[in-house]
Amino acid sequence: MTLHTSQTILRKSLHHELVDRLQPLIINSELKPGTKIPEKQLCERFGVSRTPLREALKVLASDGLVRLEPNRGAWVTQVTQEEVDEVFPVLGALEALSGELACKHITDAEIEEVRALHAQMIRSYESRDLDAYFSVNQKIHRAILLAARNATLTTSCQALSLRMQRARYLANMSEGRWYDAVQEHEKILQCLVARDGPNLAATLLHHMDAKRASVVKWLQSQETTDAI
Amino acid sequence: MTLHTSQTILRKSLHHELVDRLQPLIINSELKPGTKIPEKQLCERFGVSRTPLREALKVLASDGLVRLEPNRGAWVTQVTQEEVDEVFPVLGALEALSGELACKHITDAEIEEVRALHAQMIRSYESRDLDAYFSVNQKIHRAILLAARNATLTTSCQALSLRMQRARYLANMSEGRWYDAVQEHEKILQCLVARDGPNLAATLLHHMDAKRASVVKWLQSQETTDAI
DNA sequence: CAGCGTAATTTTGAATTCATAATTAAGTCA
DNA sequence: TGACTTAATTATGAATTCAAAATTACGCTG
Repeated sequence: MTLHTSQTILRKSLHHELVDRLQPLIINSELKPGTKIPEKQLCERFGVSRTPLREALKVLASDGLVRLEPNRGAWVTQVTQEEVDEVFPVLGALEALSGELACKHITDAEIEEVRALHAQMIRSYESRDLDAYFSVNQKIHRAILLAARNATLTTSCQALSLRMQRARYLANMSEGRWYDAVQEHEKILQCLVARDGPNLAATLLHHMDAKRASVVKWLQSQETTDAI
Repeated sequence: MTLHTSQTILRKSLHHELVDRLQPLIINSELKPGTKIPEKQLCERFGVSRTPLREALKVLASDGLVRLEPNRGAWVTQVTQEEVDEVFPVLGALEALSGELACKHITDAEIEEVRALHAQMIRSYESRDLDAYFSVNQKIHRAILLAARNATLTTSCQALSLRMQRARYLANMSEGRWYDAVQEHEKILQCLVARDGPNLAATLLHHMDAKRASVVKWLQSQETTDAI
């Protein structure tokens, strides 16, 4: 054991590194929702022992990405409709707050950054590049979040966002919904430029609820086929 | 070792049990903010090995109650003014949402429960029993939260609430602030009875901001003396 | 005696080990 | 064959061990 070659990780603390490495695996569904987490396999893959891996799993469980069953191991949580109906309203409230605060603190330079991201997102929309669209979309929401200058808000938002991300990613938007989402983003940008906090908050709230509805719709269409 | 006598805990998973046991120690400042967490000592106290204790510390760290310093151990986080100014607005947004949702879902029986708790809180106020007041106060907020029927909201709220709790607990309210807080609670009850969601949301938001201001004021008064 | 450098000690992080619970496989009998 | 037991295997949870880092204690020098 103890192979310190190539891929093996060693940075700060192993468990923290593992949290950062496992999250993407769960989000992009390399570790499939509802499946058991192959502890041994992941230990070998990352070249670590079970101790730090298990520490990481405890943290991921407290973030809701993993479910621990006593004496039966860890499982990737499923994204259920109930969860979506729960999480999006909370996320909505937090994003609304972030919009409110962002309008108070955002600099002109940061607004320009968002404007550039927005333009890039429009291009992704026009070329129907869903991957790129999602990625830039995330960046816009994150930029607003950062402009709010509230680390706690950022952390809370991102934790919940992560949980929804794989559902959002998997959920192919309908053409109509995609169009609407882009329109909503136009308004978001306008509010930000005008530094109209209450209006931005309301817009983000609506945006989140529309996303929720879209994801739920997709989940229901999948229900007949297979659980994600 | 392995003494399975008396005090030793054995329920579900040790790490989960330890999280539940350590939280109160941190909140009531038995483990003092800014101090190092005595890993060995706690292991002996709970009759467990370091492995599950360290797992628990990782979880507490992700909740912001503990700070991990690589190779230097775990420390109880301090409640700083910056943190208070960050956390209370987030908590406000979440409590506002909980009020909104509670008005939609709360049953008559649950309203009566809150009414009873409220009466009890008034009695604690009148007899200037701060401990009892805080305890019932918590229960009221929790009752509203539960009435919102949103487990994610409950979890998020409680996590942040915990972080502020020890500050709130330590912060002796001024006589004037205490009076105002009771008045705000009167209004909260009224809104709930009337099932006036928007009004309850606004009231809770204000309530949280007033709490924030009160805690900050107290923190500043302590600044000259000693950091908590 | 103050400041510095080194050795001893303690603490930490992570691997390993070990007991126990859960799962799988094998065998029994109707 | 198929349900039911029981034995073998595997996985989990937690204690223990071990190497490395940090802290403390000690002694030396000026």
